Amino acid sequence: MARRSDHSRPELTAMMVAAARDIIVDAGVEGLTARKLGAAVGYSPGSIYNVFKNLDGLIIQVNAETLDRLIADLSQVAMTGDSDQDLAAIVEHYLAFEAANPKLWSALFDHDLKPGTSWPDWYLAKIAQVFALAEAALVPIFGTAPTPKSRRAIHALWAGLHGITSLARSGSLGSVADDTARSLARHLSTTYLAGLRQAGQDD
Amino acid sequence: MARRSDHSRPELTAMMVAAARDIIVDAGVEGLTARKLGAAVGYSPGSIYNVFKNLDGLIIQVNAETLDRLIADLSQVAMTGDSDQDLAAIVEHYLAFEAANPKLWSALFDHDLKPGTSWPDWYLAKIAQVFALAEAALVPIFGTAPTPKSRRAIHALWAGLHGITSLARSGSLGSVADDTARSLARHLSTTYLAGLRQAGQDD
DNA sequence: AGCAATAATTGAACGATGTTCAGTTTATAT
DNA sequence: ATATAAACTGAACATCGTTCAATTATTGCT
Repeated sequence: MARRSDHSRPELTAMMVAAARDIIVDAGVEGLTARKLGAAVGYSPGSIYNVFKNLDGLIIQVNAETLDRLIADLSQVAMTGDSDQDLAAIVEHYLAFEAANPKLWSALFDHDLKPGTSWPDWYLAKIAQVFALAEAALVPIFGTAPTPKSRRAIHALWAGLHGITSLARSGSLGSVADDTARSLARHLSTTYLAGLRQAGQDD
Repeated sequence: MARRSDHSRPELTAMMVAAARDIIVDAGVEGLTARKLGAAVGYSPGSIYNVFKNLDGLIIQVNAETLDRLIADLSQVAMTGDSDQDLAAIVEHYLAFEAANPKLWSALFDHDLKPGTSWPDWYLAKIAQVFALAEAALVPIFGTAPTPKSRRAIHALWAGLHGITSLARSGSLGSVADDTARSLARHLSTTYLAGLRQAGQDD
């Protein structure tokens, strides 16, 4: 039996999140089970529920960690002021991060919470932070501050990339090779950006 | 006990697909269980496995039915030759169909097969047919036959719409109301189309 | 018509799952 | 030391998909 003082509460939380991340990385979010996680940290399955409300609570923490890494990654993109170049850089980072972390990415975007629960505010704030970083690439077009239009543009673009990688992963686009998905993503972003510029002239 | 001659094999297949559809419509694909389906058609759970390899095989049939309805729906879109108008019509049908069949739509695009199995060819052919119908709207831009470029354009656009509705449904875009998702989809398609036209001048 | 062969159907069983909670063990405070 | 509180366990519950020996119904043959 694991003794009470083996690990403090925060230590135990960290251990569980780390173990859950490792399990998700190599078995996907559907491979994360209470019994497997318990074994991984040397505790009984029941103990997980002393620390987290349920497995979804744990997945939220893993996702938060992933979002933090994504934010750190996107923060390294130095904006040049050329929106073509900057947006392309954002897209490349998006694609590279997704390719490097496929299972964590699925947990982030393909995993639905059980009905009745929803993502906490601090979690949505992290997502907003991701959008804010990407939005920086559009400053040359929409001006410096985040505007409703630049927010809409980033949402549209982000969702577009998500749709491409998501459909490619599930195979529903037919036979879309990994490489095809990447070039499709590049095509969508550049074409959308071209359209944005043109629309800017009418508005 | 259901008697052997109560229903022919094809009848039984049809009954099960219909019952599965009904269950998915009001409980989602995760609400479809072998025992519930058995009860709905008056057979034991085990009998399902005489007709289908497993529940995924059943879901594939339900999805095929949904795709047929989608194809029928998109077939009704009369092309005018104005790509703005025609593409907008396709997008509206996409959005309307998705809004009218949320659970079936989820089964179509959010449900992953268990690893090792993949969508059968005739199923992918139906998806290709959907794309072909949408592609008709781009004839004024790319010319009459389906070209590699028009295929790419439709894939990008379709995936983009998918990403928007999918993220909106899961709540990962933050607080995106249903209406916001629809206007976002319209924005993406018109802007992307504008970009396509501009790119056509360079190429 | 009767009987053997075949096909359809059942339902118990297996190994999982998430989650709960009474009972036990350990640490802390008095 | 002793009482109180906290941590931890693991069996139990209700589910799940899937399998398969046993049972029943139909068909084909003589």
